[in-house]
Amino acid sequence: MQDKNISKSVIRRLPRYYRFLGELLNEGVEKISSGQLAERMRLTASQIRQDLNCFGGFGQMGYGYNVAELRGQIGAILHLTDTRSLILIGAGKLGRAVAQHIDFTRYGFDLKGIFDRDPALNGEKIAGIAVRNTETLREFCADNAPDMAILCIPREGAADVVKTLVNCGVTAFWNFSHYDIHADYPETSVENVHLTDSLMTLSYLMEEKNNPVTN
Amino acid sequence: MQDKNISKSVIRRLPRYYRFLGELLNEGVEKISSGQLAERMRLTASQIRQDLNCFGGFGQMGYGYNVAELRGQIGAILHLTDTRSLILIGAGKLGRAVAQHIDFTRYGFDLKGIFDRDPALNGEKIAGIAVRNTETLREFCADNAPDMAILCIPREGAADVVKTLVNCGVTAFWNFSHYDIHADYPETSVENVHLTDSLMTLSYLMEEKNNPVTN
DNA sequence: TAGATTGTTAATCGATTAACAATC
DNA sequence: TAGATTGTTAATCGATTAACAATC
Repeated sequence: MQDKNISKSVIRRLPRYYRFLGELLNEGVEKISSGQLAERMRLTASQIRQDLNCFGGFGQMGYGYNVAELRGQIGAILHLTDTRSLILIGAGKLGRAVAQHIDFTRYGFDLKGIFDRDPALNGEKIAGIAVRNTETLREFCADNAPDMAILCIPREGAADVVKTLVNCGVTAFWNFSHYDIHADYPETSVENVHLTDSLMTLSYLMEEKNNPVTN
Repeated sequence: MQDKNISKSVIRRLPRYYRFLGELLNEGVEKISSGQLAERMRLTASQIRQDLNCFGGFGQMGYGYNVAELRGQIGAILHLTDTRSLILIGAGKLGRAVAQHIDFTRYGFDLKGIFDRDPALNGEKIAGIAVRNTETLREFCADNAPDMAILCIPREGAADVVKTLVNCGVTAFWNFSHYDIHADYPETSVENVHLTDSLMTLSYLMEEKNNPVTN
């Protein structure tokens, strides 16, 4: 479906298009032009047309884009329709929040297992799933072949866990840890979520806005 | 301290520099050259020198950078040394996780209050702080003048809350909601964290890696 | 001094925006 | 047909990389 070299910048905008089109759909909007969508998303019409044309001509000249169809196309590009199985490593505060807060099924994911190395948590149910000991990870993967793992563990334990997972065929990581997976396993797909980096960025931005530079 | 127009790209790399320099410091490394740091962070030496020189000449020709000093400088640029007061809106799963998981004091933040509109939660203690009703927000802000708010509420309630907060003088938002604060209040500082966008991006990346294009 | 490495300018690369012919 | 809006090429802008003189 998609063409050769889609830039990272374009890919990062796709989920946003998907969200906005979902909203438009909810509002009962049937068609939209790149200009109207641009105004709503605060982008340029040019950029929207460029982005979409990386994947195909979804519009109709003189008319615009059909909201439902375009949303469907972007959903397909993001593979939200396929089902991928998922495991979570780390049942601490963050792991719990992710397991309970994210609507995985909505995006085609199926959370199959939760692991923690603290034996005290074994058997506890989180989001309807009993926590297993991390020691049983290899065995579980052999049986269930999960596609993807969410890493909600401290940096220290991460290297070992990722090694096991990669050996078991896990190729994609939603990484909340500070371990740099991509450095050690460049063939994997990694999406890093560094919450504290984001907080530090905000710290900078706030100061910059409130006390603009004086030199 | 900093110069005129620092690009967003540079700012977003600062927390990462800060983290890596912290690690080096822990390892007892005293000095580092842009080349060595580049290898470790998987950047180019050129980019590191360009980035740092946006803020000043922190290095010494022929020697490199003093790790402790450079880290201190970047910490100062990010204003991690100042104390800013903070409130959290929304004590659901995500809000809880953020309150309990993030080490605010480490980055100079002081979590002063937690609010939720569900009366059932009022008085419950999260991270040592009793949850207040969102109705008391205006009053609390008048008394405590928080600098910054964390938004962990659904999109629907967000516009009202933000309106109140902006009126009360809150200028910075760590926004986990899908409400577009910046669109309505362009003068505020906003750092959006859209976890589901990140998950969708991973969904795309995984497919791209595993089934590279065939046309 | 000689070697190393910075700070900074110039060259390249990529991403965004503008323009417009194609066409519904 | 006339008006609107796309798809796509060309122009601009910004960010990254390369090069090198300055200097510790």
